[in-house]
Amino acid sequence: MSVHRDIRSPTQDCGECPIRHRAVCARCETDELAQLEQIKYYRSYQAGQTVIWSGDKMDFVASVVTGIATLTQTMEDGRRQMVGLLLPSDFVGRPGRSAAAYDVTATTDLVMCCFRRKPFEEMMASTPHIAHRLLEMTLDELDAAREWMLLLGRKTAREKISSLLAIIARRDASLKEPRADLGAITFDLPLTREEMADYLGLTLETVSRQMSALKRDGIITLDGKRHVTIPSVDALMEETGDDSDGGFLV
Amino acid sequence: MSVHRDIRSPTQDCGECPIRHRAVCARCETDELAQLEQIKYYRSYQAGQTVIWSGDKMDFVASVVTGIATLTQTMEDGRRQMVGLLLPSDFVGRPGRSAAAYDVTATTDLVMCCFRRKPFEEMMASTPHIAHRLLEMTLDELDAAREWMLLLGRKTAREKISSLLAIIARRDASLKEPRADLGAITFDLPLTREEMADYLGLTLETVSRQMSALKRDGIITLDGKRHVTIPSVDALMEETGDDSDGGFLV
DNA sequence: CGGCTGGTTGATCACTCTCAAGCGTGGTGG
DNA sequence: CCACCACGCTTGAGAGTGATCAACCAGCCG
Repeated sequence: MSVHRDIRSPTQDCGECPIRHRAVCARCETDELAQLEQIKYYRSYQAGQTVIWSGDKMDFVASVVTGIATLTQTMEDGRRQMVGLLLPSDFVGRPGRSAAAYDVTATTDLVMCCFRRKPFEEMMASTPHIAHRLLEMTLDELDAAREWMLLLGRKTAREKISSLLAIIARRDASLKEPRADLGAITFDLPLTREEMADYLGLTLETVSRQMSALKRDGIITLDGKRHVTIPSVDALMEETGDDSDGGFLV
Repeated sequence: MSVHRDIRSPTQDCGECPIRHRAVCARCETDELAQLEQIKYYRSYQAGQTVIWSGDKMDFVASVVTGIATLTQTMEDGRRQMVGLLLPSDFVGRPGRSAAAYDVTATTDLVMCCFRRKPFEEMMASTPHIAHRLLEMTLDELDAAREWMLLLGRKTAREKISSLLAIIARRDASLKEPRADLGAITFDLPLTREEMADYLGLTLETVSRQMSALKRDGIITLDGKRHVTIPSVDALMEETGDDSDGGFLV
């Protein structure tokens, strides 16, 4: 295994970028992309590595290109709460803020497309496409955070676990070719039991117990610790406590 | 008591507006304000009145001018979670979305400055000042939501109550003339016990018990049910579980 | 082999919820 | 004027969910 370090990956062409159509740069015209190419650089992290600590100086903002990162808050006595799960195309950092507000950690191997903060802020001021897309993404994140507040405040342990599995399943389904949602869905959990607990506001023991309970009840099948199969998405959704209809808003 | 209705207040001059320097219009130049005046109208609600139900068509966005409103989510079986507390200058609604995502309720008498959605969206496209300010406000709200996630997921009932009191005390102090923070702070709770419970992910009984406990321990003094005095803000902060230093970020 | 990490399971504890009774105030109607 | 009720709130007793403490297991690596 290689040493603990930041790896500068070779710069890639934005045209080839897997998150080209979803990230903060999604709305940019080719000339704007060219400008972004000037100030961008890639950075890689290994699974488990810390990207930045809360309070540290942060002289860049970034998009997650591949892999998964988390945002966590920690109290003085060690209690931890995950407050964000960053997937490919998600944005890290806050324009106008020079220090990180949360711990950012790579939970899988991670590649980020970074922009030096100052030039990025200047570009934001001059190209409305970026600011507009960032607003849209931030509003989406705010909605997701509020959904999560309902989960943290009011759902039972079983509902929390089911909701997390449903979210991962849904996202995984949207990444793979959009086959029928009918049949069984299979995916690998990108989180350890402890990370799941930090996300859900539970202890890892409770997570483990509820996973076992869902397995016992036939809601999920486990192959190893991480490989999950959902025989019936409907049955899983029944366990989340959410409205049956997704209730999608435009 | 007057009947249940929306009251159209007479249009006021933006120059006189109490939230002129903090709301979504804060950055606007006088000509932009003039444009906003064209599409704005005031609306008043009585304490307890519902502004809009989740899922309802929402053909406006708005700023809270005076009073307090809440955003809540409700599960099928009636469990409720507040996901936003809207104070003067806060923004309601989402550009680009035609239906409300949450129930919006006036917890005190409320005046909102509303903008018809379509014209507002057009103005956003043409005047970067508005979009920029909205981005800034949304990022602030996202931070607040994440702070709240820590509270909901990891804090004890006593810490939750203390945190809520601290938040209200801090805000109240910032509204009144900025006197010394040293002495006692006094304010009226704008929320019922039940609303506090919905905010904190607790039951109203637990809220009541913890309020009594804080009173017993001399952290707060109660005069009636709603009028609260904090003899020592430091002592209160000790109870919140938060870092002693506010940990403010720029 | 031994140690380490991640995970499971058991026993017990305690915090918060649930159910229930009761208080005080303000409003309404007889 | 008082009885009555509704509402917001408090307090108590008991129950239950999830936390805590602890033992143990499996896989992996040195």
